[in-house]
Amino acid sequence: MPGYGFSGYFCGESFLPVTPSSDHLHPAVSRPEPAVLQQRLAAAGLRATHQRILILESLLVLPGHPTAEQVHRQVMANTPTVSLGTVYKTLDSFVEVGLTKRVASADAQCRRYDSDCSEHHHLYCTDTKEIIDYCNPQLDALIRDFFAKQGLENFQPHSFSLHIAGTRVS
Amino acid sequence: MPGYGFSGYFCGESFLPVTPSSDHLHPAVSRPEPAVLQQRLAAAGLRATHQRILILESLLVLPGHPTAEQVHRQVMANTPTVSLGTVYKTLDSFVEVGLTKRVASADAQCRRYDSDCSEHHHLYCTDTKEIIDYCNPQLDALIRDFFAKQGLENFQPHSFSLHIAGTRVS
DNA sequence: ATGCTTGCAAACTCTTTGCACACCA
DNA sequence: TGGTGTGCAAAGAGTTTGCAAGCAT
Repeated sequence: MPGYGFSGYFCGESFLPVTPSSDHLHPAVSRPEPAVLQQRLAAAGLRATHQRILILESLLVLPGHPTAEQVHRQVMANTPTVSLGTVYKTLDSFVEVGLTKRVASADAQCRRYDSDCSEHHHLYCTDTKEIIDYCNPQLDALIRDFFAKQGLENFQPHSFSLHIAGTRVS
Repeated sequence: MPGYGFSGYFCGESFLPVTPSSDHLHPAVSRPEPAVLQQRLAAAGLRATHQRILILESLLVLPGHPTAEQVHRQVMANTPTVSLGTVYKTLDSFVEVGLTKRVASADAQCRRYDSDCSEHHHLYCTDTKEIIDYCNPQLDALIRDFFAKQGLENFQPHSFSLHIAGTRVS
């Protein structure tokens, strides 16, 4: 499976590269064309402002699951006048229209965003607090089959995500 | 399966009862004896102060996944002098020694705690923002088998939890 | 031109911290 | 009694809000 990448990050300030190591990897993001971003915004029913294009680009380009703060910093590298408040408002509307997702985390002190809206799972390293994307269609099929056969009463599932806590090993 | 209960709550202020409806339910909590709580604290290596006993009791008694604020309110009903700061500090130490867990939630504005440290899953209702506990040993076995057969490279899983988003249906 | 978006700053919520006093072991 | 835990209040971090000015359609 060529063209696949692996993303990871640390909860603190620093970003760490994560070595490709598994068969269950994520599509690498190539720098998106402004025109494409503009189109995605329009398709989502949002006005394509300069700020929104920058914020969407930052989301797609940043590794892992950035905070509003980290998105802001990335945006500022290009256009230093964009305010943090705008980043918050924009991320909210992106979530609303499905351009991004919020990532669930048990010990989160702040919200994290995930530009990858496809279904995937998360590995939590309890040592380093790292969150690593994990996708495995076989696993998805397994779980989906399970619920198809013996479904949930009184609950219509739309999507699921497995949170696996553990430790990274070299 | 007698003696089983079902817990649910709303993200806002109000609590709603959730009708028992599924086969995959959670043990109902009976009001714990202070002596037992004291023992659990001691076993966890914590001093059994009045406040800690109250907070542990509140955690066990409150339905769903209470916030620090909700725990505090519950504690105050018994002893109105306990401070919110103490509740925070205490919940932190409880998490540290494994007496409680933090619950992951994508759109959490504040931390939620779960006194049920056994492995279980969560149903998120996207309409009502309700979080419903769900446990199903068959599902657990299925997932565990899957990882036993084709494990994760470079990652040693300790526990997992499935987050199922969807909508409640009557 | 109209109305959605932005920047700014203040306000707000949740959580942490420092310190003197209190209390468990 | 010694050292940990608590209450209080202030500070800190993250997020939201209100409003005038700016910009996309």
